[in-house]
Amino acid sequence: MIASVIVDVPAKQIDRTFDYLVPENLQAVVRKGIRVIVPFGPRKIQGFILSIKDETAVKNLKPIEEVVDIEPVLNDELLSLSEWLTEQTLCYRISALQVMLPAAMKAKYNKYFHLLDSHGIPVEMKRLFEKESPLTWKTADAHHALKDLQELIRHRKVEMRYVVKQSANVKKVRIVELSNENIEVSGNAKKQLMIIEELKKSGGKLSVPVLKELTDATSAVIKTMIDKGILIESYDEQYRDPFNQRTFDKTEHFKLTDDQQKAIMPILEKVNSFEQQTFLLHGVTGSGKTEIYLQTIDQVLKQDRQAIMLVPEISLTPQMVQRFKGRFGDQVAVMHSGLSVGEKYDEWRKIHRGEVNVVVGARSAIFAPFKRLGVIIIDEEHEMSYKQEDSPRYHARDVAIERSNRHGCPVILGSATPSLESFARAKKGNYHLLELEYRMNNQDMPEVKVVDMREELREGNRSMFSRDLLEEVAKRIEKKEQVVLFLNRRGYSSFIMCRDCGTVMQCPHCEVSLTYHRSKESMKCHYCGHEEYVPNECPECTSEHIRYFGTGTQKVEEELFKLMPHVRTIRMDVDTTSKKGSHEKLLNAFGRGEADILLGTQMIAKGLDFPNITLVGVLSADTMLHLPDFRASEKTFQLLTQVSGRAGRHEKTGEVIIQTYTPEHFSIELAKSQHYEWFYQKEMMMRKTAQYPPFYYISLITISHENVNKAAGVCSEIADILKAKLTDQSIILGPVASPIARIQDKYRYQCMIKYKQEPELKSLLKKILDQYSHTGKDAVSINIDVQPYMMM
DNA sequence: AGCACGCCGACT
DNA sequence: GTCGGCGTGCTC
Repeated sequence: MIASVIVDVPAKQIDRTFDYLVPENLQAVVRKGIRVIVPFGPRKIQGFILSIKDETAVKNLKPIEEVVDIEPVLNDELLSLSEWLTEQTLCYRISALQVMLPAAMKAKYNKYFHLLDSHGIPVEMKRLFEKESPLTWKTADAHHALKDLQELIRHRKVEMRYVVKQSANVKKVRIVELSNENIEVSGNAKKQLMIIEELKKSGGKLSVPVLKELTDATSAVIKTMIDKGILIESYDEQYRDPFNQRTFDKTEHFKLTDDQQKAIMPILEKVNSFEQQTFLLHGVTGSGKTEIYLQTIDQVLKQDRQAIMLVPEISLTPQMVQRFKGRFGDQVAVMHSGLSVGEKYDEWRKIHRGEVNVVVGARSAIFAPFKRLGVIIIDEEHEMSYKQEDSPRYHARDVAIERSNRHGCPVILGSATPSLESFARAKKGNYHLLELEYRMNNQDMPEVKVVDMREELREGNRSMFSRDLLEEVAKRIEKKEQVVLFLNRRGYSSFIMCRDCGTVMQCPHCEVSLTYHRSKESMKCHYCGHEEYVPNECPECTSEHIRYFGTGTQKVEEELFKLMPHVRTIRMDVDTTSKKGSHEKLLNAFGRGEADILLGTQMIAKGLDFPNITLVGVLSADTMLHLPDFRASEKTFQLLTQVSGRAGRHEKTGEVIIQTYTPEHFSIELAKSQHYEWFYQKEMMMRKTAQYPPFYYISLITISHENVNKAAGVCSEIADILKAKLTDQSIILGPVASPIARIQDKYRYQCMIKYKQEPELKSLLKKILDQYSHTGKDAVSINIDVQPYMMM
């Protein structure tokens, strides 16, 4: 019996299967889809069995060392999906396999030195081994002993062993139960009597933490009783429960409006007929998309099938989880980055074992190992977070459609502001377009006001708040209503510039300006992590006139305090929400009315739904507009529409104020009137002229190297290859320096391919990848993103 | 990716 | 004459 294995080494030359002999004693468990540990060269590494066969052309097979799983972790569907993913994204097969599993299942490797023969080895070395045996690589390195050890290995005095460590561990809880032997306990032993009492009450078996809680007994008491034989201890597997101690109120079906009913019918039809169909559910905020999702899932569950519901990371709020857990209870697993590695592993195991039938999660939940998918839903379909930015660079939407084809089930893409690509496909009839035209309860859309900040400046207002905004904020607070202020800080946090010579403080390793962080009085590079103190004088001209530009949330908070010291503000950004659960805490506090203003970045644009919010202010609408990205207008429109949706979701009508320096830009004008269709028409015209998606597909090749000329040279070679091999209907742009021309001392050049039809492109790109991804001194690093979302 | 093997410069 | 630099090639 021979197993073909993909080993855990992401490298060009290793990106294929290696055959191994299956030893007799493992033949019963070895199947495709299980993980194994195999010898590979001098070391031992983890691998995935892709297939089993009886013959091979390879001589001198090595045997599989051990198996990691009893049950396959990847079923046939996911194995073949990984092949598809590899082809689509041009990634290594091992990366495609790994991305489907929780991080906890990634192997860790350790090296140990074992002393074989202590005769004639240096005293210090002996001492090292006395302190630690086997000796870890880490301590050996710390004592600068690696070189000597190498020598000793050559003389067979020391041996190096490779150990594969599994980081995934199952949480165990200690259980004690009463033994049958009725051993006398003295009347003095009150705690012991209590323990026996409690155990009897609860059927003779309890976990140690619970028992301690109930009786206030110490570990010593329990240990004594175990030693005496009164109690028997054992261990039980336990799931880490991220929602421990939380109850979810059962929620019931809403009666669907006619509008919703009309939308859900075609979906249910496909659910019932087991047919693939991609639906685009277009409905403004508050039009009741979620209820459609819930009722579709309900139908799927009735058929004993399963559902995946994807939401953008930042909108996976407790409110959202509440809604799903409330409706489907224990049938729901939740997967998002806020969970610990162990918690994610446990949620995954619930899915794998078939203990849940619904998963609500961020991007990677698209790989949930369900066997009978009945529907896949992607909420906020247009969100960028569905595209993974590192290898495998997949888009969850594409994976969803691929999986739905294999399972014969519908996909629902939901959004108030669909991506142009999706809307265009829906218009063409590739997707089935479903429109929800009315808001539930027939609320009015909030009134949107655009303030021209240039005007403000002309009138002498140099602050970041327009007079209109300040006035409105004051009004709301007086009425005891709440305000949300939104600052799109992403990529444009404060930078520092010398007012005399105009020098902007830059990262020494990247072509990026440094970001000022008030809390540490330091400047950080967002790309390489470089950090330095704020200089007292300009490094170029020694002037002391240094000015802080740009506006971060911290600064807004301060300014706000200066202007209205009595107003209570909650700030939400990466800095204040990095701690686990802090996101929820802040939102809850705001919901309870403990603050008047919620000030934040992207993350507050979604999901937030409090009845008392009547004003939403966007401090600077155009920061995103000027990014070097053909989707800049689209993103701006989406964001502004999204943010506006936060105001007046309930009885009180809301107002939105958008501050901008370019009020005449169509994406701002149309966000004001909330007219998606017009925006779509206008933007489509722009895309057509500029030859961008959805009219053309694009692929982006990025070359990076320490030497500018090398990077530019290789990039130019590649451009030439492309020009020579591709049809003349394709457009090759570049080579040009990447918008971020240098990261971590590596210069970056890129080349963009725009094409409509290019059947040979994938194989050509693969060839290029092969040709240029050799390892060596002057090797460049090459990245290819098929359908990129980030142009930087 | 690691790691071993192997071929040319500065040392005992 | 040897130690050690890192270029090249292999891992079932």
